[in-house]
Amino acid sequence: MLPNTDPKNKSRLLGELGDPKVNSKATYPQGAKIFGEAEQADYIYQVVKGAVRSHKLLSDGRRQIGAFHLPGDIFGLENGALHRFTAEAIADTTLRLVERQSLERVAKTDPAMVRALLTMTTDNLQHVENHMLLLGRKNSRERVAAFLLEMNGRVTGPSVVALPMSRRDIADYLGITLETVSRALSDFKQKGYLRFVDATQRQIVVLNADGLTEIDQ
Amino acid sequence: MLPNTDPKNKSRLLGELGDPKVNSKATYPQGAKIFGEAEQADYIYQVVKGAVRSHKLLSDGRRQIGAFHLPGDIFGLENGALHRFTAEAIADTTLRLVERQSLERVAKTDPAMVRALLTMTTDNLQHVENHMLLLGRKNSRERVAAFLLEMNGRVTGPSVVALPMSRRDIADYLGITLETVSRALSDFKQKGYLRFVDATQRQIVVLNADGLTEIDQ
DNA sequence: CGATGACTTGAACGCCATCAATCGCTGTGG
DNA sequence: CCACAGCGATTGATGGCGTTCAAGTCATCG
Repeated sequence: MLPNTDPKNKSRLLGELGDPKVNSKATYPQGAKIFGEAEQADYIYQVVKGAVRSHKLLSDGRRQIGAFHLPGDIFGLENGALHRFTAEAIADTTLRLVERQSLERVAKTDPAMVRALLTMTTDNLQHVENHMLLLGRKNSRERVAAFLLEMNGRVTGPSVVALPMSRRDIADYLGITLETVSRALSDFKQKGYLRFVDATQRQIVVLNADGLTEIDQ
Repeated sequence: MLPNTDPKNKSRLLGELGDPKVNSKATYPQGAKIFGEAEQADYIYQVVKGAVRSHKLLSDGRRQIGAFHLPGDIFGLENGALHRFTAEAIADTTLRLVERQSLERVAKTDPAMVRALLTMTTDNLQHVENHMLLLGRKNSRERVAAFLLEMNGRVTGPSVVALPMSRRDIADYLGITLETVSRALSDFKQKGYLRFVDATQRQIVVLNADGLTEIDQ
């Protein structure tokens, strides 16, 4: 469901742009800004290590996170010249950078490249469309259950969901408050659907995915 | 803000596929289904006359409308084989149909066509990204104000917004109830921001767009 | 005319937000 | 080593915004 989880897309893009000259790596400490909304989109990015959040802000500070980007994910891909989100490192993060120009150059002569861009954009679109349904019509328990199931397929070690982001980040992704996220998680724990591994409460063992799926609808 | 409002895209697509053989028209009475979620995407569509809504459903009937499609708009464009929304005619509607196959055929040899598809997909993406912020973080007044401003640029005669859709449709687009939509509109009317033209309350004169913009943030 | 459907308006409820206190872990400095 | 500040998370209490339920208006259409 999340953007760019299909390995085909990743290898496609990296294959096309495998030339080390156009690639470089950069590291960002926890909390660092990678790019800002409406800034020039000079690069696109792939997460090597760590995690990234993309968000939009209202003038009074209300925040909506549009996506979390985990290792392997590509983000910051714009068709226009400007970024439409602000991207920040959730944890200490290593990114691979690709110059937008070089991408454009390849795309000009290689229709397969444009195809690859279209596929990635469509994957993003699909994720956001599903998220719209969650934000518009699901209640708080359904939102948190959906989030756990989404993450369960992505940041799982041996049946453990290791969340890199805070409760506030989760809340701003789900369009609720951090307290409501916390209450929902406590509720699921009490129902035996999950278990916390560590004291920071960011490692979660999903004991009953079917139960969560049922709650999510 | 809405998908495919840029005239460039429309003419692009229609130019590429201007051959009458691959085009045909169809009319749909008010309320008719055009295609369903997860059905085969055999055609893409352009609104000639009327209006269309695209929505997703939860199992218990809760509905989220993702977009309204007005004359000139293209919709039903999928990269995969299946539609991701259900599309229905809001009013009596005439559509231009283009076979997906023929689109694919052109796209295979014409990189500009793939480019055009990418642009359209990006436009869609941009719209739903903004809508995510509305659904996740705006209150009811802000949502309705944003809706009026969005429609103000699209279905306006001489400063009159003629809404083809019901309060329920608006509500399901904005992630609130029809009563809340109605209360917000009454509120704006009482504040002197707008005026109803007819008795059905679907023709709205925006008297103070700045006031609405302020409410929307 | 009576029935139907869209819309508005009122009243009460409930879910989630807000405000606040507490817990536990981490790290820092005396 | 311990005290304590600081941060993230949980939990409790209260309130408010939007939902739900309901009644009433108005236009349309048989």
